[in-house]
Amino acid sequence: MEKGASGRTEVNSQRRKLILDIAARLFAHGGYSATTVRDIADEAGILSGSLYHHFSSKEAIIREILEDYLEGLLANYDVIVEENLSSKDTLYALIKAAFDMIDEQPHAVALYQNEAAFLQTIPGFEFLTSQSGRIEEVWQAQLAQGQAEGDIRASLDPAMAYRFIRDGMWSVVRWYRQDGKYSIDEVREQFILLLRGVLLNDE
Amino acid sequence: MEKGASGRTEVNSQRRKLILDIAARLFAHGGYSATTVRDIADEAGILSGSLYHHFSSKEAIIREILEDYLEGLLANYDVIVEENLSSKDTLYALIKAAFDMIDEQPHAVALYQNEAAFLQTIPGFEFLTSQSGRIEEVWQAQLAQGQAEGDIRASLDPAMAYRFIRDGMWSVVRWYRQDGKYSIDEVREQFILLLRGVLLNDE
Amino acid sequence: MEKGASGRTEVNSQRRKLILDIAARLFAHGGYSATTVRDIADEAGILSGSLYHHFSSKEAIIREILEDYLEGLLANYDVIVEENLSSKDTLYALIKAAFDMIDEQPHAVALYQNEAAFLQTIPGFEFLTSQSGRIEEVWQAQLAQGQAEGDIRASLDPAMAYRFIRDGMWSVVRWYRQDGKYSIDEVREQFILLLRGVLLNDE
Amino acid sequence: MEKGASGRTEVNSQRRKLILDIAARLFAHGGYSATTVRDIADEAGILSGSLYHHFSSKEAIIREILEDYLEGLLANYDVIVEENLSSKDTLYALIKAAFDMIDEQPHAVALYQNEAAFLQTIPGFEFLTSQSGRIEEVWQAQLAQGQAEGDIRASLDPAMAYRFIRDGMWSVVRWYRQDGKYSIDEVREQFILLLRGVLLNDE
DNA sequence: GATGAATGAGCATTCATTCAT
DNA sequence: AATGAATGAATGCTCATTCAT
Repeated sequence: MEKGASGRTEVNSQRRKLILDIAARLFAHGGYSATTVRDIADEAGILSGSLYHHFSSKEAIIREILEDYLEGLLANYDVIVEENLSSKDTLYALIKAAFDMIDEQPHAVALYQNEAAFLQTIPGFEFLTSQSGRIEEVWQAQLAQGQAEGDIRASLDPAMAYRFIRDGMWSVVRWYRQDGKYSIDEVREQFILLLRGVLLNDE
Repeated sequence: MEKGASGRTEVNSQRRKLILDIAARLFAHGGYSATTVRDIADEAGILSGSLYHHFSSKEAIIREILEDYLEGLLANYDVIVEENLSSKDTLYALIKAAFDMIDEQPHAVALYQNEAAFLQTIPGFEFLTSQSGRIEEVWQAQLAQGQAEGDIRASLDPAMAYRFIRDGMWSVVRWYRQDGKYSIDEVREQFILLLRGVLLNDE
Repeated sequence: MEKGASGRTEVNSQRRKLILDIAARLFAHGGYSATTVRDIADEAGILSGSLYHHFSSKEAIIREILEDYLEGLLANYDVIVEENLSSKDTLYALIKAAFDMIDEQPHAVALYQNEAAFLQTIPGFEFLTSQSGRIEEVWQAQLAQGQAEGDIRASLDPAMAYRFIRDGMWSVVRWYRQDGKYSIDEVREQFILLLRGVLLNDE
Repeated sequence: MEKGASGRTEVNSQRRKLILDIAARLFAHGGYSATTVRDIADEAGILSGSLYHHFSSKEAIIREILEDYLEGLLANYDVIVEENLSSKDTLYALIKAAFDMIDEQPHAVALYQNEAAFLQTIPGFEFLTSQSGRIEEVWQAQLAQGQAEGDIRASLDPAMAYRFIRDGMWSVVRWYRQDGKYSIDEVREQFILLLRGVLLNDE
């Protein structure tokens, strides 16, 4: 009888979740602009107008996808940071969290990579700017501490290093596929290897 | 063939070039799908219908931008490779060529980064696949040779290493701006520093 | 028939009445076409689909509002006419009945003023034509008798005079508000003063 | 070659005028809300999307109709007032101007009567409030002066008298038709007769 | 080369209505 | 009586493209 116990809300939220999943996939593959609400509705097996029973607009759909994604990512980050590991181990954990996201929510990750810059300028999407700022703060704090602890090359500019690492890492979503030949852990290990240096005997 | 006779065509090709520049900028900033031919025509100071005197379609515009871009990039790569430097020096030169592109043709670079994956699937854009394949071959050949020569960490998977490097490097276009605080050379130097290793004392 | 037995129906009819009141107000303010069934349902605190337990369609709602309104107005008129007063006193009484309607049922009056002409052409709204015809007959009979009795200017065309009076009078609903500075009786007195002549010394 | 001499702009403005005329008629008959841009386009013999070559929105169409109407009416009023006739003759002239409008532009008049109250609240339609204010000022000035000169019944409240006259007069558009049995001059004469008093021997 | 008018397909969204629960 | 999900048709509007002038 209660909301929690009743199947009604469950069904409702399952429907919403289904639509969000479909939309994330289509937005990620074809782009937000080029994907129509009919595309989404067709895959959900309903008419396009019926989408509006669940979401107030096409924008509201992508907003919810990105909000959920960033919220989840930052929650993972917060857990990691609260463990108070060394900066190096924290960085390893942050990297693992990112690769796990790529593995588990590739569409949301790709969507964020592709559309965030554009959406950031639109009213109602300010959270993209503030959340990406929080993410950057977490990383840069660890990079700076790593430099202090002697684990991170001191001559690196932390701001630029963060951007290089961030873009190289998250871009994995563009080519990593479950059906590919590498597991996500193998890819992550290669990435960490790369952070230990590509060019040798050169300093 | 002479100046007088070719004047008309010169003007014509100047107009074309102007439109291509405007389109590259607008496509890069707002996305190909979300940018209208009217947006382009407005900035060019003509009506949207008049664009069709210069280009057969909106697709033809982006195709020409990307063809020119990839052709130019590969031409630069060919010059570099033909110099027969050591693999390490060749890689440095390839990196420099890329950063110079980012500096000089940021819109085309950004456009390629953002839209190539989607456009690749469209008839008429097969050149994207073939040219990006050629680019990858150039890099992988040098990475493999670098491993043979002992300049590149042998435990790296060349295919993955290439992707990490490629994505981290070209993504610079997303945040590098002439009005930023770093010169393109400073950014490139930081990038090379990163390739020499972020994480230390760890092997 | 008893309170206990009729409770359900009472509640039912109270609900109906509430919905009719809300609908009349919204239709009067925003127009029938521009008011949605959801607007009505929202104010009634139910979902739009639930309206269809009380009314078979949006049209049925406005039909019932207008039927009730015209029925009530004509009932008042019938009482007045049956009193067999002089034509002048009958006209005064008809005018008072109209102004009281404006005071007590402003939304229904406004709705009838604004939408009747359009709705009259729609199947199912023939009663608008027949009832407005009956209203006109009542007035014109009194105007004609007033001319016979010498109380009404003989040179007036009764058909046109009726229309002028009708429109000037009922349009009061557009600007009369309880929060205005005039009472309904003051407005009515001014209207009667006007019927005694605006322009003087002129015949 | 000049704009004025060229047929291009003429044709353009003829098209616009045709669309405005059609829209005024349809809006007046079916209501602004219930009339679709497809209805208008159909009568103009073009597709609905082509309307947007001439007008930026459906709202822009009704706005232009009403702006033109009020501008024309006030221009007529200004000419009349500048003649400096007696207040009584000025009022006669204002009345004639109104009836001529009803005769010549019945759709615009009806549109204004039916929709102005609603549109007034919408951004971009503030001119309705300001222009109707100017109209009221013209009338009230003459009514007040008429009272001072002894031509208008002194016991009338000028504000209310104006509203009664205005509504009775402009509502003529609802029943006057060229194909009716009265000429516009006959209707006007009856209206003036009414202003000289309906009820007689009664003061 | 460019204009201005138009096309035709499509888009996000709205809305009255239905119906199983 | 009411809900919540869905329908299906329509709505205002956009956009790439065409073409006579």
